[in-house]
Amino acid sequence: RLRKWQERIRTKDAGERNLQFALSEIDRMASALGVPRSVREVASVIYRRALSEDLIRGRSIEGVATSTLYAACRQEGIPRSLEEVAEVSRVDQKEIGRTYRYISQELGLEMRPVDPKQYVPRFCSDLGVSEEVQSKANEIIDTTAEQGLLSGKSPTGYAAAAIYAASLLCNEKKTQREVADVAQVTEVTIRNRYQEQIEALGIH
Amino acid sequence: MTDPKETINIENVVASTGIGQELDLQSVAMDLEGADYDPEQFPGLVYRTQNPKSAALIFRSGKIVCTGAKSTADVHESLEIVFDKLRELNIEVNENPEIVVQNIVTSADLGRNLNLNAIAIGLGLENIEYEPEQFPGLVYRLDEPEVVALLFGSGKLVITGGKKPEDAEQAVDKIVSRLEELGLLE
DNA sequence: AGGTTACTTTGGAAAGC
DNA sequence: GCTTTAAAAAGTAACCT
Repeated sequence: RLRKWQERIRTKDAGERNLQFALSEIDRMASALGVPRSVREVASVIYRRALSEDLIRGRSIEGVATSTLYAACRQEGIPRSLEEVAEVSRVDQKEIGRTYRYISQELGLEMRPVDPKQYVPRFCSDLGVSEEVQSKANEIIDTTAEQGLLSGKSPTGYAAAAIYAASLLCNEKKTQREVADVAQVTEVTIRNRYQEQIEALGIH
Repeated sequence: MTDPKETINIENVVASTGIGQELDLQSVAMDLEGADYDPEQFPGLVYRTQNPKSAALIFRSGKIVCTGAKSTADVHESLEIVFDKLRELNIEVNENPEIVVQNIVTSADLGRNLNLNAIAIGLGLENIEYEPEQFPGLVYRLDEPEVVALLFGSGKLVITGGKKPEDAEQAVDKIVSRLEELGLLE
């Protein structure tokens, strides 16, 4: 009897320690990403839900913690790309993506696709371009996305191309390389999206 | 407009069967030309047929998996070739081993571009998976038939998980009517 | 700037770790 | 869960000329 009781305490303690570890990891990664406290709170709520629904079994705590943070950033409207999240995690990008999709599906998070516009303020600030470029980029994203041009394209590349196009239109040119670096996409992707966007806008 | 059903093309058929005999893969690998066998990496021996093109995975138990065929008829043809090759090695092979189709992969074309964002919302976020940062296709799981469809912005699609060609036809019909009633086609 | 190759996703079976 | 096989879709990336 005593043994069973001790075991319960042991597993309870272990579970508690695991939860504390997960939450501290979420905190560490959130700080490294520079996201507000509200995001960490949303992430910890999702993590506790995943824990209570027993979704962590067979998966690494760190992987679930990272996925939860990725989801929280999106829910709060300040997305970080999987690549960015992977940079502050000790889990690789592929596993974060898989775990995120699993958690999202099982918890019914009903995550909406990321709007490329949500990357515009941060990318523009990193590039040091004017407010004018920013609103022009948003306008490009809205009008081209309405024409169905966004389907299947990664939001970061789409935002990067729009910002590149906007910088040209506003006479504040940033090179494809500069934009590619802040958005963490290749110049090839920017070129491809940019060509489609200006064509859809009728700018020749 | 052409019926999207007529654009359906079978791209791959996966089937399983068995010769009803245990095999010494090591010696089969020695005698069978073009056989790839690396038990450290995978327990099955890989044998590729040229006409029709396919890849057969042959196991010690005598069970065989055939993949890569473009039709169920090709699966049977390919496996007959494999059976004959084994018989040439003096291995007993049942006369008519049962061949079970396990999965059929098809492609099709709806003929118009799709707004995947709108479709994701329309079909219901809880029923789909659409993560363009990870993969450009929208994943849609159907209950009847029980298949998975990948929808792309171009209007092209991939249907997998079906066990008979009609599954893909039914799936295309259902997808077309669902998108039409949502006003997301045309 | 272009081209090629390769990787992402879906599904299923096989035997074994 | 992983390993291997094949094939499609379209996007992205790495590497080479």
